[in-house]
Amino acid sequence: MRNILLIEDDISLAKSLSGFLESEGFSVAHALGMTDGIELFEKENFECVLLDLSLDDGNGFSICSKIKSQSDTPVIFLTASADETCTVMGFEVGADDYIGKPFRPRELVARIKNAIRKHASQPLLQCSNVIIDTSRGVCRKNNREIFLSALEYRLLVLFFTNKGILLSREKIMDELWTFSGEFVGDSTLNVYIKRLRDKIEDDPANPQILKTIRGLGYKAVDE
Amino acid sequence: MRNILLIEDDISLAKSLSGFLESEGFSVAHALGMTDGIELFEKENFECVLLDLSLDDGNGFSICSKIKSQSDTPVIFLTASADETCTVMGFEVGADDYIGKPFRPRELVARIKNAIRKHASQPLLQCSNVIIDTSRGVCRKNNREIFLSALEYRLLVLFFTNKGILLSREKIMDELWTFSGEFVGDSTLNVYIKRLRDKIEDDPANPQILKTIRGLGYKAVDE
DNA sequence: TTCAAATATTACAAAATTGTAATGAAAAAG
DNA sequence: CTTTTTCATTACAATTTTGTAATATTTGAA
Repeated sequence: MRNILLIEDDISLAKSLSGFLESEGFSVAHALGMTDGIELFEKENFECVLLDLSLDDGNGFSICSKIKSQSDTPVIFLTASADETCTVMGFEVGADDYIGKPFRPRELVARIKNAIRKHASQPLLQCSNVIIDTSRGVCRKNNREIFLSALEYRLLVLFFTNKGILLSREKIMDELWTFSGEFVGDSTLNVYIKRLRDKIEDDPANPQILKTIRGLGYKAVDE
Repeated sequence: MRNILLIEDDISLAKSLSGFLESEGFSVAHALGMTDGIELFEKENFECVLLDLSLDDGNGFSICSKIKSQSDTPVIFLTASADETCTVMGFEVGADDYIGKPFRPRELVARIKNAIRKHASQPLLQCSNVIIDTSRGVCRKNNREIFLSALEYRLLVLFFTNKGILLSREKIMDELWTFSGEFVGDSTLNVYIKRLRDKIEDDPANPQILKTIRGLGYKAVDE
């Protein structure tokens, strides 16, 4: 998870970038050129592709087209040639973002997360044996429907669209309880988590899906 | 359409930007500050918001949060202070992109189009001024959230995914009330239609969205 | 270990949802 | 025009949801 494909022919740059991204919690696969890149892309599942524009054996534009023609995985150009024409061209071949050197590390991470988050909104959300069919507004566990209240549903959708990502209590409260101007006590969330677990977990006392990250928040994990 | 909201307190910059964007086929509404901006945003439907970071009567971050809390309209920061912390902060409050000065016009257009395109491909169901964001499980009317109960939500999703198509009472009942093995009386549907109309129609007595096709069923129409 | 903080669990009242039945109103058929 | 059918509207009780507070448990730190 948080699996990223980096296609970059400058080895030392690739090394330092990988190192940094891994320290930020991503796992990075590195390809040196177009051929490797496509091959890797088709073999594994990535949440985002970072793409250098100029490669020895092809250019970034064509890789991007190819990737976009077969999937929706976000593609971010990451390149020295940040001139305007290239940037426009990048977006034209379907890029999700285009970042010129010098990279500012925290910004880079913010943009990667942004791209991944945007991409996450798909019609079927799955986590272990629980599936939300957002095109019907229905939740199923082992193909058996479970009835969730409006807020329970929204909470679970929030978790599943951010599968594997830690959500702070504050962020969750913000997402769920801003519709009415009213403020809602902090303990409410504990109770909602409990109610969701009772409905979706095999053993609610030992949650395998909705994990508590003590002091930080919660996250949904797949197995 | 291609309607853009520009929130910028530098009048001369705003003028030249508007002019340029209009020459590119956008139609631009301009607000000078936070108050104006929010007001305009809630009144009209925009495809994208361009936001200056520093305003006289508030800062861009809080506007962005506010906008994002009530809709998914893309927000792009457009600002002189392109330092990294601000950029990261921008993404944290939900921005879709962050562009530092100097703006390169064609890149700006490319990024705006990119944001609009990404947004358009999101799982949004729309009918007239009512939008269901299935990726959040939320329904909005004129950008203001309306709370639907679990079954109301599912009924409306059913209608919106079949926009323009007639749904027989029988089909609707089958779709909605099969989760529990129980049977539900026929008049129940009348009541649910009424409740939905009360929530989503401008004039519930003269429904413009949920139409009755006497003897056959109902359908959702887009004016 | 002991303590404090964070989270889990339980129980409860207010509010909202849900389904039904009764009554009204509108449209089509005779 | 009258009747019949269909849908709209209202009112109502049973149930569920919702948020809170009180209590228990767990966790990590001292």
